[in-house]
Amino acid sequence: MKVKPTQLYEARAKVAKALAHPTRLLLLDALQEKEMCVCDLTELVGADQSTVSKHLAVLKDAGLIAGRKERSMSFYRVTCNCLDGFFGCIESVLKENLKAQRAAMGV
Amino acid sequence: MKVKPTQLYEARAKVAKALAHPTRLLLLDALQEKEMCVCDLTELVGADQSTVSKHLAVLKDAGLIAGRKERSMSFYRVTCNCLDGFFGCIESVLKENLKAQRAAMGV
DNA sequence: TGGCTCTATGGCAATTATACCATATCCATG
DNA sequence: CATGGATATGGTATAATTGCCATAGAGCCA
Repeated sequence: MKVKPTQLYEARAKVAKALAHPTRLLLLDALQEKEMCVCDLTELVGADQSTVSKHLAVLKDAGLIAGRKERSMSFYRVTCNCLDGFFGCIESVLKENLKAQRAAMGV
Repeated sequence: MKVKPTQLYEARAKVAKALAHPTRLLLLDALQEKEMCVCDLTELVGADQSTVSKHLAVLKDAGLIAGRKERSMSFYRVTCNCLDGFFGCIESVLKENLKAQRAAMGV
């Protein structure tokens, strides 16, 4: 087969890594609905504010969200319109896993 | 907003984590084309056989691939048909990042 | 200005992930 | 049965991730 350069897989993996944490998935879920500030997101997540801030930095660095400052607050929003494709795939896998699990339990 | 249970995000994150490594992305890419044995995948990846075997175990545990034994060899194949959605999203993000990067360089 | 809120970052400890080596297991074959 | 190939797994050292604390900086208001 045609081997693609390692660099491409590393770039892809970086984005995938940003998506590979429950807190960040929760953040994306919330931000998909509307732009939110760090204070609200911190309350939503229920972790330290610095922790949330770092998670947001990871998402931003991956290019999944963008930030905007207003007054003394920072607002974040989702920048890509393809998250449905991502979440759809994940959900599909989880559903298949459940099905397989039930089948393995003996119908 | 309606808060979804932590457990759901953890389940999603587990699948996403399985996708968050360059070697595993390469493996999926190869397996999307056709079923392959560990020996061929090991050669393709260029890492230790045990390393590849463990990566395959991660993918299998996440429900992304399935294995089949034939003679003394193991063959793996992709079990979900939704990877295009996942890869499509990743590629879309990377493309947007490049565009933004170019724009930031000053057109 | 002083104090307060909001956010980002450095530091650090604990956990988790990764890669290789060695080795056990399974299977085919001489 | 002994040998060798293919694969999976335990062990271990190293690297990366994560979360919280402390703190710095920016903006707002009395």
